[in-house]
Amino acid sequence: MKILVVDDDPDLLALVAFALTNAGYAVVRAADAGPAIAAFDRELPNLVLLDINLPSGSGFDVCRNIRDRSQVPVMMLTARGEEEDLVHALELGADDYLTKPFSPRTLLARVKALLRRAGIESADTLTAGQVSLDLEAQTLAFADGALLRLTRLETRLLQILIAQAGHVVTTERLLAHVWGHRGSGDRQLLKQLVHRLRQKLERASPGNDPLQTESGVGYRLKA
Amino acid sequence: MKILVVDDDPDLLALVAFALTNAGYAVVRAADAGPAIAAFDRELPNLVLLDINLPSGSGFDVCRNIRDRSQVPVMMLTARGEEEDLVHALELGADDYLTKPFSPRTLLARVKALLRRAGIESADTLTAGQVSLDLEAQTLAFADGALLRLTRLETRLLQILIAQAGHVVTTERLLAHVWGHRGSGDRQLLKQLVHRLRQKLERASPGNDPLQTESGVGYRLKA
DNA sequence: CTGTTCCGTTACCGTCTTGTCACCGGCTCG
DNA sequence: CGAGCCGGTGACAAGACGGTAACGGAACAG
Repeated sequence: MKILVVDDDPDLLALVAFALTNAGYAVVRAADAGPAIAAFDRELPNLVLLDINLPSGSGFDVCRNIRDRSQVPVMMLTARGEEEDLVHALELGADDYLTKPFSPRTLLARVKALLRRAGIESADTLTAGQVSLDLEAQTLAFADGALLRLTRLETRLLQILIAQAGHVVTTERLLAHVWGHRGSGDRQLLKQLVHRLRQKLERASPGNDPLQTESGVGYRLKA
Repeated sequence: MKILVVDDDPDLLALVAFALTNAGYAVVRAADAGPAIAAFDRELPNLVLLDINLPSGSGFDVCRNIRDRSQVPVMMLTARGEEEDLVHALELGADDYLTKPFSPRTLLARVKALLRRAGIESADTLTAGQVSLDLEAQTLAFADGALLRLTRLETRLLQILIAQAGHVVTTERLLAHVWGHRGSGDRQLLKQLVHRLRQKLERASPGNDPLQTESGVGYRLKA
């Protein structure tokens, strides 16, 4: 279970990260809006803890940005007396909020509650259609029982495609998620990765390519 | 491993006790707050399963009372729709919760997870498949009666592998568990440890390597 | 002191993964 | 029609990774 924590206060960041790590969550940190978006695309966390006040821009932008592309639960962190901001955040799609200061126990309780509400029990497996991806074992299980071993990059590629099953995923987002760099024109890498993955899938279940090319846009996984 | 179960519903108590006993735990029962405290002091269980709603007083009091004098892991049992109580309980120091109704399998999984998290899994012996590990004696017993002396590191390695038998354990987790997270680059240590352990196992029971390599991920113990 | 055990370290090898280049065919647009 | 972009495919090589062997220091027993 991976949680992205966005806050510009290093002390708070450290405290929250410590509490969450202790509770068994994997924590990804970001201190500002830009890095937060980048980290989100790269890591695809299961939950986002988002401070409203950020150095550049505001948490609102980050929240809207994330909500545009994912249903991931978002919990806003607010200082006391920012109730109006709070309403705004909830309108933007935030799922819950927490008022500073808060105790680690409160944080954990709310995080757990939110995860449960979102129906996320296990981050280890993603399922879409006939395939089920085990992130930890790096394997892909087919409905007919076949099991396919994947490489690290193949796993990351399928992770985002399955998470967005049925919807097109932009070349940009794929590059950002799999390799971590944005913008640079490394499309050849993606071509090769898709090619190799298709070969593997073809061998495992012939005549049934679930990877659909959306020319000029990106790729899509058949739902 | 002793578990104290506190619930005023005799049926649920019987069910839970049956499931836990079957799984090899010793079970102590209590049906109300007073007896629960008494039983706790008398038996000093390794874990407490605690219903929030009790006839006299509430589970909160019992939880606080126990937490005042012990670090023992406490799991709360709640009925659906008691989320607020839940937060309260977690703030009081409960470590986990379970919403009724739950299946015995769920219960066991959560109990095991909680014990593991609390580091109490050191129940002296761990068993998986044909092998049984004695943590204190640092020995590994095979089903056919063979006994193998292990080194400290080998014991720690097998400890986590047996605890997760059948599931992949990441290289990272293995390094963290065996060596205590010294940097992250020390994979050669793990290679050597696995190699040496395999040699030992091969000598003890030839042609039957229970350590499976999951390339690019980690290792797995055959279940 | 001497031998043994444990284990960290370096080195080498074969295999798998992945980045890179080169080429092909289809499509679009001037 | 031809240039240019895009996606697909094959081939190659660097590098990562796992397995194995060997060396040597540290701790310890006799």
